[in-house]
Amino acid sequence: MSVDEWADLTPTARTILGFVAQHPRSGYDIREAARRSVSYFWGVSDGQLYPQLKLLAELGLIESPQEDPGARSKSVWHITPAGRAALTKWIRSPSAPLRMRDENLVKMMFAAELEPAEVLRLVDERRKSFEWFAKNVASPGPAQSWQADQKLGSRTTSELLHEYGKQHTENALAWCDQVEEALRGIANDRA
Amino acid sequence: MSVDEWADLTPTARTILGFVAQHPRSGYDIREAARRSVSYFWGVSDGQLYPQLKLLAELGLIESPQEDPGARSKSVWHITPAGRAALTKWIRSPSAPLRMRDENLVKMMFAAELEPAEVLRLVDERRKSFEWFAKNVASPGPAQSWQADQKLGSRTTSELLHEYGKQHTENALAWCDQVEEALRGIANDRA
DNA sequence: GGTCACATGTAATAGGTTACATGATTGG
DNA sequence: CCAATCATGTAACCTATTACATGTGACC
Repeated sequence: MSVDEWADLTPTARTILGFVAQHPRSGYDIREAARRSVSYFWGVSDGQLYPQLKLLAELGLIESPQEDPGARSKSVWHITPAGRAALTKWIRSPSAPLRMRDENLVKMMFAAELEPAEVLRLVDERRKSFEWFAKNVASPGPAQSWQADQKLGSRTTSELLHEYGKQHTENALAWCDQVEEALRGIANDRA
Repeated sequence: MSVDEWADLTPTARTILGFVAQHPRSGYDIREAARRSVSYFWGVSDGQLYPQLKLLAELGLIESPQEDPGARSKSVWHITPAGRAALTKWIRSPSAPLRMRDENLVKMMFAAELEPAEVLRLVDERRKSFEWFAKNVASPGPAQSWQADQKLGSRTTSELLHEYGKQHTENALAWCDQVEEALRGIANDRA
C-alpha cells in the first residue's frame, strides 16, 4: 500500500478516519459523534459512512479486532500506525476552500422584488433554523471522557469549536434583527 | 408545461433563474455576478451554468431574443411570465437546510493531538482564507444601476447581504485570535 | 497577426443523498 | 413476544466539479 493510495481519499473518508483516531469507535458511534459536533461544518451521510469505513479498512488505515466473516454485529474500529500517518499528512496538506449552500440567503437576494411580507417570512424561516441549531448543535453538551486530553492550552478543542458555532449562530440571529429593522423602516414610512 | 416540471429544478437552476429575473443577462454575466455576490453562500460552477440555462429555456422559464441556430455569440436571456411565477413559488417554499463544507475546521478538530505548531498552521491558513475573502468578496464594490430598485427599506438587499458576509468574516477572524490566545496559554505555561 | 479577455459548451467523473433493506439487542 | 433502538449495509439517483474544447471580438 503506497502513499499514493491515501492521496485520493475523499475529505469525508478522512473525517471518518479522524474520528477513529480520537478513540476506537463503531460506525454508529461515528454517526452520532458527527451529528453532535461537526454536523454544521461537515455533514456525513449514512450512505457514505459504511462504505468509506470498509475502504479505510481495505487500505489498512483502520482495523477491527474480530474479523469473523459471519458476524454482523457491532464492529469497533481502531486506527493503525499507517492510518495515523495518513491523518497527519492530511492535516498538514492545504485545505479545500470553504463551501456553503444556504438556500435561504439566496432566496433573500431575489425576494426584494416581492412584497416585504415575503422577505419577512424568509427572515423568520432563517431565525427559526438558527434557533433550532443553537439548541441542538451549538450547545456544548456533556463532556466526554475521551475529550479530556484534547487540550489546546486552557481550553479543549471541542469547546473552541462549539464557541465558533455559537458565535456564528449569534451573528446570524443578529443579522435577522437587522433585516427586520430595515423592513420596519418601510412600515414607518407608510404610517 | 406543467407546474410539476418546475418542481424538480435544482436549487442551482433556481438561483440562475433568480439572476435572470433581476435583469436580462448572458451566461457569462451570471457567472461574474455569482462570483461577486453569492459565491460564498452559493457557488455556481461553469459546468452547471450553461446546461441549466438551456434547461430553463426548454421549460419556457427564460428566453433569448434572437434564436438564430447558427449564432454562437453572446446570447442575453430574460425571464418569462412563467419563469417569474416559478421563481415566486420557489421563494415561498421551504428552504433546504444550510450545508457547509469547511475542511479547515474539521482538521482543527483532529489536530489537537498533534503539536501546537500544527494547530497554529491551521489557524494561519484559516485567517489567510478569510482575509482573502474579506478583500475579494465581502466588500461591497461599485453599485450597479439595476441594484437601485432592490430596496429593503433604507438599505439595498446587496448591502444587507454584504453586511452578513462581513460579519461572518469578522467573526471567523476573531475566532482565530481566540484560538491563538489559547495556544499562547501553552507557551506561557512552559516559559 | 497575435494574444487576451469574452463567451459558450461538453464529457468524464467524483461525490453525496435518499430510500430502502435487514438483522441484533434490550427492556417492558 | 413486541416495540424501539442499535447497527450495518446497498442500490439508485442526482448533483456538482474538473478539465477540456472551441469560437469570437477587440486591441495593440
